[in-house]
Amino acid sequence: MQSETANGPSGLDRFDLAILAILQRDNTTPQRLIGEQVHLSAAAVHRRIRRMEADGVIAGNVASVDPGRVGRPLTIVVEVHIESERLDLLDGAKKSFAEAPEVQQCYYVTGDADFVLIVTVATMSEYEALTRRLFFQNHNVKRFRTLVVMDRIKTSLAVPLDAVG
Amino acid sequence: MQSETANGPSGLDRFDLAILAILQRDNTTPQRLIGEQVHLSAAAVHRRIRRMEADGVIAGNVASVDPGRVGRPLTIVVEVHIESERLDLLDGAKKSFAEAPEVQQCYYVTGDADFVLIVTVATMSEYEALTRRLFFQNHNVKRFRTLVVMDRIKTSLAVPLDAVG
DNA sequence: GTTGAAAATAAACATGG
DNA sequence: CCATGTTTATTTTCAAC
Repeated sequence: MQSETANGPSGLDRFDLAILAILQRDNTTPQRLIGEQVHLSAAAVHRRIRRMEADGVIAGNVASVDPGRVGRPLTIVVEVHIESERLDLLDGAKKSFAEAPEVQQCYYVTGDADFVLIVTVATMSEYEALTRRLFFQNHNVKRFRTLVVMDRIKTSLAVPLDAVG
Repeated sequence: MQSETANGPSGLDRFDLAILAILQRDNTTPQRLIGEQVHLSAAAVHRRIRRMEADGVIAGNVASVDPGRVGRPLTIVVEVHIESERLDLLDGAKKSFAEAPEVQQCYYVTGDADFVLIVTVATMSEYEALTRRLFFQNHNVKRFRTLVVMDRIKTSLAVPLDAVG
């Protein structure tokens, strides 16, 4: 028999998960309303949120801005293939990708490709300039494949919170 | 000569952009502090934020949760190739991808591939189950390529706000 | 931009598991 | 001892001017 609020391996009980589910949708929800929904006092909700922030479960609290509305209508997915997986070269590439503001997201992946980047730019020529900086200038980049996004069907950071082990 | 706060095509002046830059990093920043940084009163900041929310420039306010800390240590990039671009079939695929909670992000792209998905799962067998549901079950999916993420180098929704046309 | 009321956040305290 | 709820203080949000 398992207690109703038993902690999973992550140290989160079902109250924490319920709170997270709400904050992932709207982190401006007052603690009082969250409390009503999860059946805790506002103070308890407050303490749990602070703890999860301190623990890094909540990595940040951010406004999500529509790129198209701030002059960056183009989203591009880039698959980058590198020559050598030498650690120093790899780290150099990671660093240069991470530092580029046009690069929203960067993943180092197994399989065919080596990196997958999600890039936001104003124009194709801005993208071209970015490729020069990030790829042509880096001799460790063997090739890259450009996938222009026609439709951003789903763009969120939300993580499913049901069925947490 | 252009006024210092001239609106770009998006209707945002440099104050709005400065506010957005802050909110993209931390949307819990008090309006009073934002005001100090951008040299506006807290009330002016408040009104601008509300307007940008109403206009959809700010699409949402969310807590960013670390997937690894809530039982989903695996991130996977999936490239999906479809058979037919018939509109009804395409829409069906889009809908099924968007509705799956494991799918954080879904992009419809030009070029070689047709869709790029960013998926978060607890285990490989959960991913396998997802592929059965989303890909094998959908006869319009020709093939898909799985890229397992080894390192999430950068994962944000932040949009660069300098040099806005 | 300033002021003032309403509301939310955050701390302090006492209590039960 | 840790987490909860209640109370109190502080800070922030938000509307009016």
